[in-house]
Amino acid sequence: MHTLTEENYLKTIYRLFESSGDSVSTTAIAERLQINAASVTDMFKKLAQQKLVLYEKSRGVKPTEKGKKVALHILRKHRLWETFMVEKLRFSWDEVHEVAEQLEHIHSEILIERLDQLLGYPKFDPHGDPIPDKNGKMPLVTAILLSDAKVGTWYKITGVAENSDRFLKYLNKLGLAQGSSFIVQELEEYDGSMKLMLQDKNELVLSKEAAANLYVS
Amino acid sequence: MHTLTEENYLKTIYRLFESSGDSVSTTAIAERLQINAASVTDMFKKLAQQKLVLYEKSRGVKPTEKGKKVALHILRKHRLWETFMVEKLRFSWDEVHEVAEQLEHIHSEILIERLDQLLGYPKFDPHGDPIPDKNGKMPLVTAILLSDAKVGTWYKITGVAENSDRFLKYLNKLGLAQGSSFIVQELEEYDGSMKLMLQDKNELVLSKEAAANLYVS
DNA sequence: GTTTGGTTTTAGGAGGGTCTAATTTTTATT
DNA sequence: AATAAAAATTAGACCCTCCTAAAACCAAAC
Repeated sequence: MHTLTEENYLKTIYRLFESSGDSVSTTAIAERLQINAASVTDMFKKLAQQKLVLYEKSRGVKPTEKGKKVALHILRKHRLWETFMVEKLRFSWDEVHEVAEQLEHIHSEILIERLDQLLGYPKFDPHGDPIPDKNGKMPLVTAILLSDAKVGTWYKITGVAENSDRFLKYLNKLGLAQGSSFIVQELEEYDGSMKLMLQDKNELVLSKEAAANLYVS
Repeated sequence: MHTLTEENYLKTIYRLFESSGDSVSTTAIAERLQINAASVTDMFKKLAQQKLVLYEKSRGVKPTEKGKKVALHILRKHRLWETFMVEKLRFSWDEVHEVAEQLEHIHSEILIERLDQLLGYPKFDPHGDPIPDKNGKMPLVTAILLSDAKVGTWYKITGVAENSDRFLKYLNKLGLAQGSSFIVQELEEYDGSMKLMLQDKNELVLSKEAAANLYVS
């Protein structure tokens, strides 16, 4: 079994690796975990020794298959606990993260199995993030156009339909990017514009045209 | 906040203190926690420094009011989680202890409040042990040890005095559980063993030792 | 009151995870 | 290609929890 600290590193490494597709640097982890870079180097060595990551000196780490499996299992636990808290304990979606950070380190296969069952084998957590199954398989995410989205649901930006510089700059200005999560608060009948609320509770309005250029899931 | 290790010491100290009413010795803790006596001394000092216990050199420790409060809070969490697992996740009462040992260290007041609410503010856990309320108050228990029971009377199991895995497994094998009802048919003068008859007319014999570990009412 | 045996404490050390300061390596700039 | 800046690593230290070995203490028996 891995220590709590190892699990946290591994999870962070996995997430950064998935979003960049490349080696994860010492500083990136140090920043995320709010610890000193020197400590990160130490842990990189330790994880490499356990074959959880591939470590190339001064070039960062990549998770191995084994490391990915562990990370996905933690992610699964995290997201199931979040779902539990929202669905069964009436937490709101923005209250659950911290507690789930603790709960994700509970070691018990059967507990997670039963929790999954209690929740009806959910495929997505309250933030709209996919929940890996017990084999580490992520549910297929089928993207739709934001203009076809429903009010009151969480979405995550997975891509753009129009790849123009102008559009991307516009998104950037709004604070939207690949991976941004938000809830659709209102759909204006009159012009098809949408009011969104981001995870940081900032609100913004998107025109129908812009919404028709965004893939979300 | 206290470390996981401190919490475990404190919980063990509290339990031993409650059952003996006297100072808890270094070796008693060492045995319970399966660690070296020297380590226990270290921790006694540390806990004393935090005013969680009263430490008299070479005479052991007693929990202070502060220490008791912390211990009761951990106990509360432990028992609520056990109740949750049995009531909501269909665990049997002898499967829950180990996982609850982990869950009891999750720090979140609101989580425990909500869990309590979800379970309908239970007063007893699946082993029949009382669950402290959020102020650390225990519900009144009127249980006696089976070894003090009278022949010819019906009793119901409300809890166990010894919470070891071995003992719980043994009970399970005999077909005894929290809530099992039986009549004491005979008390063997010679060795203090007891012959019981369950509701389903099955008969079984319990040694004096086993009887002294069962709470009934 | 001395001896003996068990209990408790002290002393010193080890591993995990962190830090700071100094050094080395890599990357970017000119 | 040389140099400056940034990133990463090493070295040495600290705290936590645990250990072993040795010393000190206590309690009970002679």
